[in-house]
Amino acid sequence: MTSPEKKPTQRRKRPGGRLQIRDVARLAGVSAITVSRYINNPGKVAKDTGEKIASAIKESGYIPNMVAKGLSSNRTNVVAAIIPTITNSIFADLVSGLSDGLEDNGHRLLIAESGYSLEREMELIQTMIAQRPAGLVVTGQVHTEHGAELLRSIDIPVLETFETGAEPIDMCAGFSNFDASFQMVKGLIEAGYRKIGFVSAPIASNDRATRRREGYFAAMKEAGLNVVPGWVRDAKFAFREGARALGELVEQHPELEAIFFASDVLSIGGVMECQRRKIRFPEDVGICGFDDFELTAMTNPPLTTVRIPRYEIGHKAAAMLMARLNGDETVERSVDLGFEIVWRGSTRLPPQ
Amino acid sequence: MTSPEKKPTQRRKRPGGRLQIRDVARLAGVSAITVSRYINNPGKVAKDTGEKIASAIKESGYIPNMVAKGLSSNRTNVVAAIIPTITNSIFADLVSGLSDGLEDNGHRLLIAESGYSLEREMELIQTMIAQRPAGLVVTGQVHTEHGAELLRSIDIPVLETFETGAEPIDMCAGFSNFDASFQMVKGLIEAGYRKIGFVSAPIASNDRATRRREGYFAAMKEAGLNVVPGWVRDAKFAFREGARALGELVEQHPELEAIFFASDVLSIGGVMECQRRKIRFPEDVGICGFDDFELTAMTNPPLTTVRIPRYEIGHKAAAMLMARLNGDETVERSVDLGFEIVWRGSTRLPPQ
DNA sequence: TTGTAAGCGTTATCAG
DNA sequence: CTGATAACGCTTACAA
Repeated sequence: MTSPEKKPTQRRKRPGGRLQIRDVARLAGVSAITVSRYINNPGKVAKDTGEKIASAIKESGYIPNMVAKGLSSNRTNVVAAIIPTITNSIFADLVSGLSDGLEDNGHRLLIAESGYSLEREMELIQTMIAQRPAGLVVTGQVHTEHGAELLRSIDIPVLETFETGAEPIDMCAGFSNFDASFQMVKGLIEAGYRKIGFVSAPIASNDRATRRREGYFAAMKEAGLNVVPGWVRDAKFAFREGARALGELVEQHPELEAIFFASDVLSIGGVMECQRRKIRFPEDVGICGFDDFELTAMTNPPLTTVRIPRYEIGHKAAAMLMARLNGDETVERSVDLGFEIVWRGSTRLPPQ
Repeated sequence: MTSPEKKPTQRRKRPGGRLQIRDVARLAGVSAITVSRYINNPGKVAKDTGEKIASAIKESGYIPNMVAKGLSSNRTNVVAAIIPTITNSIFADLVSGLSDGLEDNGHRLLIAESGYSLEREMELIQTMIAQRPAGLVVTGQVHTEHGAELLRSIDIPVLETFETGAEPIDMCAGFSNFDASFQMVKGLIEAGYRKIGFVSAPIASNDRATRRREGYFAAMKEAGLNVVPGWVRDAKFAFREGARALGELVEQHPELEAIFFASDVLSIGGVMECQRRKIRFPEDVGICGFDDFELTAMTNPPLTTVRIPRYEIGHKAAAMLMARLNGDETVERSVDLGFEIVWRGSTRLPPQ
C-alpha cells in the first residue's frame, strides 16, 4: 500500500521528553521563533501575541532547554569558577558573592576545586572550556604555562581573583597580598615589635601566600630588622596546623615578640593553642591574622587581622563578567578592592 | 555568471570558533563519527585508527563541545546541587564530597544557594532543570508543593541529602537528625543533666533543624523532664548568634545545667561567650554542639558534639547518582550514613 | 570496524 | 511584527 522506497532514519524517540518550544508555539498559535523571541526579549513581540505566549507557557509548564539554546546561540548562561578548595571559607565567601552576582543576571555557576595544585587547575581549565562557559573565574595570577596559554586563547572573559599585583591575562579583581602583608608587619613594627614570626600556607602553587610572605620580608627589611630563618614557616590549611605552628615557634623561638599568621584559620588555631598552653596574648606574645573571619572578633582578646573583601571580590567579578558579556568593552581590567588592617586586642597597637 | 536562483541561508560565521570534531577527523583521515566513538569509547575503534585520532587530537588541541554533545545525546555531564548556603561549612564539606565524586566520573557540578528559603529552592529547581542536568541534588526532604512536584516529574535521578527520615522523592543520603539529637540529649540526661537548654537554627524552611528540635523534645519527654519554653530558642547561622543565645540563656535561665547547640557554629559562639563572661564549662554549665567542626576539638576544654559525615554524604550522593546514570537500578534508595556522639570535656560524661 | 544521513531544540538569517 | 529555513557540533540509527 505505502511506498517503501525511502525509509528515512526514524525520528529519535525520547520517552518522557520535556515540552519543547514548538509545543508552546502550537498552543499559542504562533511559530517557534516567535516564542523564542518572546522569551528572550518580550518587547520584540506584539503585546497580545506576548500574552498568548505567556499563558501558553504557564499552562504547559514549559521549561526552556538551555543546552539547545547554548548550542544554537553559541553562548551559554554558565560561568565556571576554579578555586583551590571550597572548604576554606574565604573561597566559600568568594563563591557566594559570585553566585549572587550571577544569579541576578540569569547565569549559573559551575565550580571545581583544584586542591591548590596548578597542574590540576590546568586540567580543570580544559574540562571547563569543554562546557563552553560564558566566562571563567580562576584564583590567583599564577598558572602553569599551558594553563595560561589556554586562558589567553579562549574567546570568553577570564577573571583572575584574589590578587592584583600582576598584569591580568584578561581581567582581575582582588587586592594586593603583598601590600596587605607589608602594612600589617609595618604596623606591628610601629607598635614596637621587633622579633616577628611569620606563618602562612605553603607557598608552592599559591601566589597569594607567596606575595604575603614577600610582604613580610620586605617590611622587616625596610625597618632594618633581621629575620631568623626559623621564624618563618608554613602550615597546611587547618586550625590544627596553626596550633602546631604556634607551639613550635614558642618552643623553638621564645625570643619572638609577635607572630603573624597569614590566614585566620592558622591564627585561630594559634589562639586555641595559646589558651591550652596558658600563653597570654598580647602580654606574652602578640598574635595577628589575615582574613578577618567572624571568629577573630570573638576571641579573648579579639584578634588583630587584615580584613579582605572576599564576598565583594566575587560579586565584583560577576559584575565585570556580566558587563563584558553585555558588550561593554570599557570594563576596568584590574580592580583593586583593597584591604583594611583591623587592630584589636591581640597585639599592642601602633601609635595613634 | 552564477545562478542566483537559490540563495541558501549563509553558514553562521563564528569568528575565532574552536576546533571541531570534523577538523580532528580530517587530520586523522577518518570520519567525524569515528572520532566521536574514539573519544567516548576508545575500545570501539581499531587500534591504529585510535592512535591516529589520538595524535590528531593532541596536535590540534581539540577540546570537545559538551553543549553539542549534551543536545545530541540528550544527556549532559553536569550535576546540579541546591544548598542553603555555601558559607556554612557543613555544606562546603558536602559540596567537596560531591565534587570529588563527580569529577572522578567526568561530571561537573553546578551549584546554587537557596538561602534557606524553600520558595527560592523551588525557583532554583526550575532554573536547574533548564540546564538539563544529569542529576539533581537538594538539601533536606521538605520542599514546596510545586518544588516536590517538579522533582517528582523530572526524568533524572534526584537525591535529597542530610536527612533520611522520610520516604525519598527518588533517593536520599544522610542521617536521622531526629535520632542524632535524641541520642545527644539522652546522653546528657544519663550524664545527670536535667535542665537542658536547646538552641538551633530557625526551623522555618529547615527540616533538619526541625527534626533536631523534635529529637530534643522527645528525649526530654521520654525521661519525664519538663521543658520550660524559654529554654528553647533559635539563632541565625552565625558565631555571634550562638554567643548571644548563650548570654540570654544564662541570664534569663540561670537554672540551666546544660545547653545543647544544634550546630557547631552556635556552640563555638557559645564557648567564646563563656570565655568572655568567665563562665566555666562544664563546671558552671555543660555545653555541647552538633556537626563536629575541627575547632570543636580544640576549645578548652574541647566540645562534646555530634559528628556527622558531611563529606561522605556528598561523596555517597555522587556515587549513587553515577550508579543510576550507569543504568544500575539496584541502587539503594535511602542511605543512612549515621552519626556519632563524641563526648569530650565540655560536658559531664554519661556512665561507662 | 567504519561511514552516511538525520536529528537533538533552539536561534541566526533572511524574507515578507 | 512574524515566519520559513538552515544551522549550531555532536551522536543515534542504520547500513556497509
